[in-house]
Amino acid sequence: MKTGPLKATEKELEILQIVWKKGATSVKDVHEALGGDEVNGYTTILKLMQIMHEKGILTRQKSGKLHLYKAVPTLEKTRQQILDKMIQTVFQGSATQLVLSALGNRKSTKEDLQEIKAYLEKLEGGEK
Amino acid sequence: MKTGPLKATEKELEILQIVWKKGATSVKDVHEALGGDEVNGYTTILKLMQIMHEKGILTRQKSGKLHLYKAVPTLEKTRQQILDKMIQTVFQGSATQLVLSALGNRKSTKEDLQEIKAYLEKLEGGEK
DNA sequence: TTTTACATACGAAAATATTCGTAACAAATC
DNA sequence: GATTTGTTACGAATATTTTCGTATGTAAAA
Repeated sequence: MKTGPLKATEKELEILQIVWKKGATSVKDVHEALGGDEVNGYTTILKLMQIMHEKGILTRQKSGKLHLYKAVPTLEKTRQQILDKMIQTVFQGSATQLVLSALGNRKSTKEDLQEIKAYLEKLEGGEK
Repeated sequence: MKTGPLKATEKELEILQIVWKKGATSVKDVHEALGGDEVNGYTTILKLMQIMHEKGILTRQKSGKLHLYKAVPTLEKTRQQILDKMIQTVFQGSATQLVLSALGNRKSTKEDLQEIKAYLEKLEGGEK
């Protein structure tokens, strides 16, 4: 059996994003945050969150008559996982390529650039 | 009708990667590069490439009895597109967050860091 | 020309992901 | 306790992606 690290689908990722932002969340919250009925039916989101619960992506806890959901995978872990995959499949294994590509064709503020530079220097410093 | 910029599926991306690397490619090449029959049936790859051709992701040209396929979307365009999406869905809209995350938890060589730094400085210089 | 080898075309099955209608439940209000 | 309101549960329909069996085409070898 191949378990793997809880791979979330596209839609599940959207939901996760809300759950991460809000902490413990109800289906209603997520549904609204995602744009309400204009965008998705309520039961669609509900079903998705139930499935995510089955898969172990979300835990939940009864609070009165509703359920409050929490994310199991952390934002950081998930980011790493997705980055890894993308680096493999479109950046031929090079994180540096990804970074350069992310910086190019995109307007970063002077502050952003400074922040990145500071981080780089920290990395260089802490090197063997 | 919603056309959109030729969104490739997961498997299609794997194929694109090979096609980008090799230039004009036959189904056979891709099939082999992807691990041969151990991993995918020949007709599976063939079908996928035919579908990609229908979608306009690949062009093709008869060469003797086989077809040689070329990628329509460029590597760079596709990278940008995927980065944009990921930045939206997991990095709350911040390219900087993505960059920091890509640099962290990953071993970059001193050269990589230098390269990125040089690029940063170039960006800073060319700013309005 | 017949056979063989290599390719493509087609159609459908299988696997996955997404959507939603309807029923059931529970608590608050009447 | 009946009704209303908000919520979850369930099952099925739909859509999308992936896989592959089988038929067909085509050129080279026998």
